[in-house]
Amino acid sequence: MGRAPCCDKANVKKGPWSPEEDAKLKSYILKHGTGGNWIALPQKIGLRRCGKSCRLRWLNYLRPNIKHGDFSEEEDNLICSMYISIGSRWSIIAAQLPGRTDNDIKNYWNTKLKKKLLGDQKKGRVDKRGRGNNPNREMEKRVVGGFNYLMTDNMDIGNCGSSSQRMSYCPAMALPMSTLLQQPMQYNNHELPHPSNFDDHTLIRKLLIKLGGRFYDENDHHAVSDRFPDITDGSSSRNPGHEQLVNDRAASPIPMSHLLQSDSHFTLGLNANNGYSKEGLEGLEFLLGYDETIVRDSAGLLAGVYGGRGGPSDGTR
DNA sequence: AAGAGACACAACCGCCTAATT
DNA sequence: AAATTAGGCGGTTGTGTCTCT
Repeated sequence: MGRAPCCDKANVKKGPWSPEEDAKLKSYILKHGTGGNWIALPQKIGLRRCGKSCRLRWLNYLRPNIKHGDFSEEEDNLICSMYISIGSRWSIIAAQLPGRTDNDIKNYWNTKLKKKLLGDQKKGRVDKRGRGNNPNREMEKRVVGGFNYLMTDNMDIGNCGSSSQRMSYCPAMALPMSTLLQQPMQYNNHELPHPSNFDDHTLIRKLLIKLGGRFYDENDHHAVSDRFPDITDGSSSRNPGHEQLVNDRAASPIPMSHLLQSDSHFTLGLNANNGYSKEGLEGLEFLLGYDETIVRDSAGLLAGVYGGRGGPSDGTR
């Protein structure tokens, strides 16, 4: 047995919201709140909208103190830096930018920032909001040069290494991410797992998988990498087993707490001894196609993002 | 002036996880 | 325990507007 259906799909209105609908939704929520139940909300107000749609409209447009457009220099910087660090986790990025919604940031990234970083501006065109191409922007100076090593039209840094097809674009020599991020970013720790409370398995697992991370457990004699040796021979882009491997990673994750407490490793280069495991560095070297120094720096940056664990350590390799 | 293409962004879609029955 | 939905999230699409030719 499950719950009752959320709404009558055939009877809900779709498409742009009218000012009347906006006014109804806004005034009701301001007076009564959502009541923790978006599905019931449209019926109470008399809107022919799906609860999901109401939620989206409120969060992205009607909510008080929402800012639209005119991203500042600092906001640009933060978005770029966080994107490099954690990829397209728009909700986390939005949490660092008061008044900005994940949808807004996502749109801004997809339509402007990414192109800017890729150096893909149409010659002579200035964007409609009059921001134009400002060659003096600090963020551009700092990031663009390095980004062009890391990105092509067909890939983005957040996915580098996650797709066998995309991986072929990863250069043999690239600038370390740490040099692109000359100043360490400050994150609100409540949004990211902390090493002492490393139990957000879902979040971390997603990131690791996205980055091409391998879960490796010395007690597991049937580690996925053993079953799919192609992952280490550089032929994964042509081997159908690679896709199965990716699915396998997602299907049977090893809990992060276990990885950190036992003799296990995961291939962002960090092990239970707060250093880089040999397997980790090799995994990253392969997955990212970088040399040892670059992998070490990148792993350190990622470790910093996830609460400061790890960092370069000597003698592990 | 008109058509084509580019752009911006609101809204939808589909997936995942947690909660509920 | 299994089935099903709600809520949340990231990816994608639809469409109105702007710019160029």
